[in-house]
Amino acid sequence: MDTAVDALRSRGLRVSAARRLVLEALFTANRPIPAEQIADGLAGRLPRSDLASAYRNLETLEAVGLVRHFHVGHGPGLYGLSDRAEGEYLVCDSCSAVRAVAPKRMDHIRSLIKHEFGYEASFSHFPIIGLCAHCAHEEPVTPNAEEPSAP
Amino acid sequence: MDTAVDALRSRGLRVSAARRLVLEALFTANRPIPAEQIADGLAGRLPRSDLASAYRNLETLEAVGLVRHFHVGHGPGLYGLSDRAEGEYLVCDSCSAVRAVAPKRMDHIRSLIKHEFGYEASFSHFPIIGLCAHCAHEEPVTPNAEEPSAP
DNA sequence: GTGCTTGCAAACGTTTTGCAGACTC
DNA sequence: GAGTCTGCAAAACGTTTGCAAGCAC
Repeated sequence: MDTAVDALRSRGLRVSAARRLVLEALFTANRPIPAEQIADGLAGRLPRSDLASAYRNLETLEAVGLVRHFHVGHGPGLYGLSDRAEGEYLVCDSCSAVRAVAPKRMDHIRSLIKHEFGYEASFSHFPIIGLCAHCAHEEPVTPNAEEPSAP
Repeated sequence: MDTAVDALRSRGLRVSAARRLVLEALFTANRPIPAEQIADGLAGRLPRSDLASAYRNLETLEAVGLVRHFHVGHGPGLYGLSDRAEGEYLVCDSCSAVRAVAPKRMDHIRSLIKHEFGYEASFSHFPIIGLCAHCAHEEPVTPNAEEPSAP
């Protein structure tokens, strides 16, 4: 937290209450969260703040390198502290679970894509989407346009 | 086109002018396009139609299996005929070029992801994002927060 | 005191929804 | 004629922007 504040000041950026709150929310949540949760003050655990300001501050903090965000399918973007964000993501299409992995662990896959298609792939802003091990078991590939006993 | 119309009728769905127009636009464009281009009548090449209806019809046609759509970064979803859509996509983060590839060609990558992370990955709805071979050359990884001579 | 930052409100682009009237079967 | 589908308008959603007042420096 102090490090983050220093990083701001060293760039000539001001350390306002709203900005501090964004950082606190990200520290407290300890996992990527949408901007709206920050403005909501993590459902009451922190003071509320303005959503537009949250977005503006997230953008600023991202420019400074303190924050990163990525996108999960539809739904809002998820923001996290860059020192805790593990680099690249896999998201389950069914249960929405987000799994972060170190870029290293993706190197093999990335280089395969590079060889096959000439693409320099990155899964840090738009993750790999698929079914996690658990949901791949649960969902029997939808056999016949039948819905599997909905609640 | 006739096949598509038959597919609709066989499901008890009506073949309206608006619905026909969506199909024609997709046939004519011959590549994935946003709903707005369909409503625009491909910039004058076809009669215009209502955007909300275009979305509704795309949804219907997708449910029937005639149409598929996927997402490119931010920006609107892209819709195409499923018999022409090649299966999976790679999109360039820089020039936005969309490259379609047969699912087969992705099998190797998919199985690697399966082994590494237990995820059943799919790139047919949320493509692989990265830099295409061309743009990977152009962009020298942004050396020092210097902008490369903008126009 | 300067001017970056805030909070509010209003706009944005994409997509969805409500509804009376039109059209397909 | 019954019921699906249309077109228009309005709303929903996440995000951005304009602006006067407020605050960090």
